Amino acid sequence: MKARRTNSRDKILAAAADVARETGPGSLSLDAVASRAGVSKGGLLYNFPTKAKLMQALVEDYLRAFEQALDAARTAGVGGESPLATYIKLSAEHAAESKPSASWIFSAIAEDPDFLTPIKAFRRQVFERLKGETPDLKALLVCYLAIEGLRSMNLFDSDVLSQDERRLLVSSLLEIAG
Amino acid sequence: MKARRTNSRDKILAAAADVARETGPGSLSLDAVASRAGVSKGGLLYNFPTKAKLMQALVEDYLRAFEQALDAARTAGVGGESPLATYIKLSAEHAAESKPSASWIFSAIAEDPDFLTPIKAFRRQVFERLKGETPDLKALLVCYLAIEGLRSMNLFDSDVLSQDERRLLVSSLLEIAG
DNA sequence: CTTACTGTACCGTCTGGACGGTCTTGTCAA
DNA sequence: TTGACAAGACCGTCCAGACGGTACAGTAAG
Repeated sequence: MKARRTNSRDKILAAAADVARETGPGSLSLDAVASRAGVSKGGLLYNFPTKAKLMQALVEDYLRAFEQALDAARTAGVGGESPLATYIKLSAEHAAESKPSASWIFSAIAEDPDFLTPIKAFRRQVFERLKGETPDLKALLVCYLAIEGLRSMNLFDSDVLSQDERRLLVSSLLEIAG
Repeated sequence: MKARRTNSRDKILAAAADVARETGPGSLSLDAVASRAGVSKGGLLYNFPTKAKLMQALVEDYLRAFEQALDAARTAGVGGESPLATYIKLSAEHAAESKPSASWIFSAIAEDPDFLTPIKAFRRQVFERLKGETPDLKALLVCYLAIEGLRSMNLFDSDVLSQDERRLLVSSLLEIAG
């Protein structure tokens, strides 16, 4: 891992996520991202030689961040807490953030559906891992899918649930997870 | 409701859904839809004077179809089956279709996120209705969210679950629903 | 004569990307 | 210490192509 000498790269990625969230996934143009990041278009293209590379970086950063958070929560987990429980807690916290943290995904899909493949692979891997660690398959299925539903609602910004309901849901899931 | 004299409208809508699914949501251009529907671009714009109207029709048709299916399943439901149970069954069947039936949604979002508002409203309405009909709030939350998760996986075409697992999930949910 | 198109030509706009130039920073010989 | 110089980071402009949408003449059916 080379030492970063500038933070332009990160600024650009953050700007891209912001633009996607605020002006809609279809309006994620290089110009918009560049101006939002306080960088010229040339500078943007210097960091990410093509739009596809920008999207790819967005995906990779997102996945890496989640993976690190999951690992951290696992090792820091209170003794006796099941992996499924930590997964539920972490995902619920993540989904409780007011900003739909990943609405840039829509931009990526619109650009090229293949950007989903790493995400799919990651999910499958996480799921398989949980499957190996959870004795009760039924509980795993219900909890995993419910969390996926929570993620989906956050992504589509359709918060049907009240805060109380969300809390009740999470506690129910933790109960099911045992 | 005027009697339809032509089926061009439906052909076009189906073609739009196909194009969105096959060539990616970002490639949903009027030209592509027209040629896929076997209709000239002029003819397409004759039926849907603007792209936004086409998207709107896509959304409305989808919502109407689901609502009708839900009503039908409710009235035809076996006596004693709870509304939540019918909702689970119908949605599970719907999500079991091989084609992601609504990947055009991504196109709509990319075009203008406001196309989501009718969908959000519809979901909220369905949820509120279920809430009034289901005594056990915890069960409702878990089941509704899990179904939402199933829908999401189908939409993103990431089938982490095997057929057996999906069956087990649905039966578990029905058990929870009581 | 109307409806429901077809087919073609065209326009204005937007977008990704290429390109050449510019400013800054680090290196190293004298 | 200083000056030369190269590499890195970025700017601003320009362009070809794609897309949504318009206009309009023609046509086949009822």
